[in-house]
Amino acid sequence: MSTDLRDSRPPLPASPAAAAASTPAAARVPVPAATAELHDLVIDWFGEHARDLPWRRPDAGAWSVMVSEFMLQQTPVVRVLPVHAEWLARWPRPADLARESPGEAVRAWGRLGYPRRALRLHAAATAIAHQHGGEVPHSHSELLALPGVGEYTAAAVASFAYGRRHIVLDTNVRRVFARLVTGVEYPPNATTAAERRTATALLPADEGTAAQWAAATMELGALLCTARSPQCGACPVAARCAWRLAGSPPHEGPARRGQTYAGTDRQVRGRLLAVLRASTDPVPQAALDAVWHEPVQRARALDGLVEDGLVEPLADGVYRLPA
DNA sequence: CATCCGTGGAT
DNA sequence: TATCCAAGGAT
Repeated sequence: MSTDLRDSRPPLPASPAAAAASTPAAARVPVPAATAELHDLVIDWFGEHARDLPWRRPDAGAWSVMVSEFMLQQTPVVRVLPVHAEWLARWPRPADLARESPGEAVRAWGRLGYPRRALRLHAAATAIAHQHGGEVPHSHSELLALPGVGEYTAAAVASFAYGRRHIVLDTNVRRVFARLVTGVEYPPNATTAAERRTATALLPADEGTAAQWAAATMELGALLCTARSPQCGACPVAARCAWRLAGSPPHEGPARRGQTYAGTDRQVRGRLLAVLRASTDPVPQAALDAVWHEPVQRARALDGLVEDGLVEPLADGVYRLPA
């Protein structure tokens, strides 16, 4: 919203030159002002164009936010929407999920992918129910201690659910900063210390503004500053985007290798688990054998699922989702 | 730090 | 058809 006009925030966004040069007052003054403008531009844009997502509505609690964050880890919004609604209706509070078997969480996960997330979310709900009085923790460190919650998710829940001030570095925000600040098309493969410094430098001092900034930059990356075809014409900060000002140079260096999927253990695991999800009764070995012809890989995949706790072997070659 | 872990839509 | 990519985390 309105930005505090006093420049009480830390200096420096971009220009390494400006930062390096031990410039006296004159060169430092414009920076915080420009940063405050940046906040306003992106946050105002967000106010106009933000999607009306269930976990963003005023009545959405921290649990709704947390469930959405788990589901959105590497899965697009459109596929998350219906499953998220089912989960919140069925398990309105963490304790409700905690009372279920892990297998039911895996089943209700459906085809969102990476089903270990369902297991971890169930484990997180159990920890919340038993160790946090049933309430999703507020602090970043407590969130981080939950299974399936890493640096990003802890910051996202603290920021989106509780309005706390954190750098929130997901793939969208990292891409926005790579372009806007660093002037390159894509961020590094893994989050770097330099990215954290950039995000910290740009983080609004005011807590509420910081939370809006986090959501707004993420939305900007999701809707306009996309990986494939950025819509710079509609971008509120295109005029000061370092990448654009540099002529939108293409990504340098090796293309990030896409993970081939066909024929991998992941595909086999997916098929095996699909059979188990579809059946409320334990499944005989023969039904699992039918999904993949190669016996060695098939056995390895099944062993992996058991190892991960996604599948429970019963006696005499029968399997089911974990009770 | 590199790999592994699902799934499906868009280009 | 092949590749890319989507609100990452754990090891």
